[in-house]
Amino acid sequence: MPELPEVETIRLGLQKYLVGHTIEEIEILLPKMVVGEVQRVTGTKVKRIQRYGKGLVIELDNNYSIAIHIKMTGQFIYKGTRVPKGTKVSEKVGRELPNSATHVIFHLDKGAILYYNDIRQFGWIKIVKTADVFGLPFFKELGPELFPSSGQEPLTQEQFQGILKASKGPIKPLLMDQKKIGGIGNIYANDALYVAKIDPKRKAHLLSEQESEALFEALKQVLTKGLEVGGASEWQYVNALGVAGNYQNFFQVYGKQGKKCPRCGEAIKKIVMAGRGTFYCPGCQK
DNA sequence: GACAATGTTACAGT
DNA sequence: CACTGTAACATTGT
Repeated sequence: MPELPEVETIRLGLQKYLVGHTIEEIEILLPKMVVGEVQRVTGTKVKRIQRYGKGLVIELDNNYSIAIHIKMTGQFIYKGTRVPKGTKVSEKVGRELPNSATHVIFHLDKGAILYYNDIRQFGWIKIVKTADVFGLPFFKELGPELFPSSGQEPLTQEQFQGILKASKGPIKPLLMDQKKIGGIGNIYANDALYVAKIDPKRKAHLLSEQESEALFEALKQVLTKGLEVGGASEWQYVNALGVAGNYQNFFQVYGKQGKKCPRCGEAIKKIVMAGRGTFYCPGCQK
């Protein structure tokens, strides 16, 4: 999944296909994936799907919610009669469902099924009272985001500048810090810094007002593109119908080490920052 | 076999 | 206490 556009794409799919269904039974094949009051799910109807940063919340009609983080390799795949004819499931899902990566199966009314697959098993599913979702550490500490989908106030340019000014460390890890700004991960952080022509190693508080403004706009630009094309499916990500996204075809610098920068011709460089692959053009990112 | 992979999170150190 | 960096989580693919 993984970053805001991917999770939002899943949310839109679940909002369209899952809402209104009754969860008749939750079948848990890998017990550690699901924690909380599991028995509360049985017999409830799905009310709506919310997204907070990279987290998803399936709200049920009994004041309980299913809070989810799919981390790197989680997939939600919906199978039901309402799925449009001709929908092509990506090979990233694997031919048959359930398969070895399937850890939770939601049995729905009308014979529909929702599968949760997660190859690396890093994701989590927590059953809690809807009122307690924001007591969960991930949601409680989540910073504001550029494209909130569930009623939150969007991050403003002024707030963004304030966050940069308050941070002495390098700009790139800051963009990915979910406690400061929600929803941005490695792909979009790399690409936005390229679009804004800012070196990822620059100290956040030393960026000029113009640079911080350019970066804010660049983030909006790359996230909008990601949303428009249904997210990036470089790895395991697929939407709620099992269909891959296309942002990987629009990567600016992510995964392009050694390739020529389309802007200045210099070779894209790969370094490691805060343990993550970092891609930038030494020629035009200053 | 070594290494890296969209993300948190716990822990050690400063 | 606040901040920073590293390892860990588990699996697959190169």
